[in-house]
Amino acid sequence: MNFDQNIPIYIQIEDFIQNKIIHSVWAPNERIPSVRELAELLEVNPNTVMRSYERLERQSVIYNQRGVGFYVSPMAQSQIKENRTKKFYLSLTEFFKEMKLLDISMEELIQKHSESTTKSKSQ
Amino acid sequence: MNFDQNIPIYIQIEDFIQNKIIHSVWAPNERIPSVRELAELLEVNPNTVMRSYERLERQSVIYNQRGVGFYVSPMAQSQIKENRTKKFYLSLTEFFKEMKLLDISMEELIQKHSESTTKSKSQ
Amino acid sequence: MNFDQNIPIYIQIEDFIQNKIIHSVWAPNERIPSVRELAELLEVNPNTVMRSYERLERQSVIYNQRGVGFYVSPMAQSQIKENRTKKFYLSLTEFFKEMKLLDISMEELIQKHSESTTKSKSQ
Amino acid sequence: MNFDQNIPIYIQIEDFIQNKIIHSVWAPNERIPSVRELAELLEVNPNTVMRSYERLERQSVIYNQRGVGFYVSPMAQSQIKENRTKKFYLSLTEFFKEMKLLDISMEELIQKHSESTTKSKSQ
DNA sequence: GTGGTCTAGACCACG
DNA sequence: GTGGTCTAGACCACG
Repeated sequence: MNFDQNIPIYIQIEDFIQNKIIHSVWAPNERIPSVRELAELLEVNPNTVMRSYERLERQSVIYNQRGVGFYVSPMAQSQIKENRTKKFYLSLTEFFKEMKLLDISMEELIQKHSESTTKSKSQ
Repeated sequence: MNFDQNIPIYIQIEDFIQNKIIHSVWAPNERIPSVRELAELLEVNPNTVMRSYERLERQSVIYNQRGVGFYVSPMAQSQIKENRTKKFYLSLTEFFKEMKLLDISMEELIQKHSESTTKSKSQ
Repeated sequence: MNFDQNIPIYIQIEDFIQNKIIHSVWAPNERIPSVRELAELLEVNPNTVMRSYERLERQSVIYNQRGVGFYVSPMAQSQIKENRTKKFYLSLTEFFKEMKLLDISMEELIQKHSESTTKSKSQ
Repeated sequence: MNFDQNIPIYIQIEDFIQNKIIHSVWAPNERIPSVRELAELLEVNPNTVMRSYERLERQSVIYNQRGVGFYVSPMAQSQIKENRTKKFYLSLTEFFKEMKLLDISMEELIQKHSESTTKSKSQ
């Protein structure tokens, strides 16, 4: 896995796990890799993975079965979506402000959007 | 000035200056406050302001007249807009991906946009 | 290490590191001393070393592994040589102009060169 | 006059004056512009010109007639050449070291030299 | 006056 | 442990 040097690794691991869950690679109540396994797989320090797990646990995305491992929460998918949706809407103010500043019209954004949709369809 | 605790102060000062320029508060070839003046105004250490000035100079947003002070580059405004526009377009891929993931339609975005525009008009 | 009083220390540290790399004392992808270590070794403030590292990173001569340390870039040697070669050729115009002004002939330069080569051989 | 931002202006003014003398634009025992005149001409601070004059006086390149002005020393030309020649030879060690480091041969230098000579002849 | 460099040292995020 | 940021303050070159 290639990490973006500007974003903390534990955040990127968090996203990595959320993506696995959101795309149903890891199902509800399924056991996810142990801290050590994932650390080895991603070639990072176990402390770093542990930090991601702690954060996800606090968000109720995963839960811990003591002595056994971590599991995907039953409500993980909706939980993640809810969190991200909140964040997304919060970021919109800044996003629209920047659009205005750069003289980028809504029409252009729509255009870009349809282009990106077409492109990903054809892939 | 209130600084966001999560973003380095020197970055926020950079943004502060770019905003002054982009909104034509500071005009091309106009002298900007000295390192010490701005440090006092923003209540930060001169070293921190110096760091921002160095970065802006490297980006050709400001230039230095030795023994006199720093000045707004003639092309600063277009320079800044160009940089930000590039960044904006680069971020769109992620933005659209997130929209899709969260089942947010273009229609809804347009709706939010017109709301935000109306709101700022009425203020 | 004795620093030249007329040249900023952070520049001299930059040169120091480039020399280590160019003479293969520090190999590609090898870890270089931590900021603190080098600061202690050279008896300067860590901030000063940090400044050199930042500059070398910007030049892609070294790169940072987060939480671990700085490493020699794979292309550092060729990168450095390329930069210096450019500088060298650019300086030639001035160099030849000065030679002409001082009535120093190419023959004399060749003579001096062979002397300097012989001297270093016999050392 | 366009000043190189990386070299102190008083040094560049020093060179400017030395060039006038070395190319016999200003003759021995001829009065040179007053500090104020030159400052106005070059659009710099009179203090800066004064610093250049002081340095040139110390090098016996110019001399001061109190209340009247500065004059070119009778031996100025040879004085300047002598100083510069010393500097030139002192710089050769570094120059040859850099050549060797960059794998630039004496043959190539000769080649570049003859090119530069030809070019300046044809101008 | 201006910026540029540097020290001493603190505190923090990250791994 | 690692680097990254910041303060407080000194000293200096330059204009």
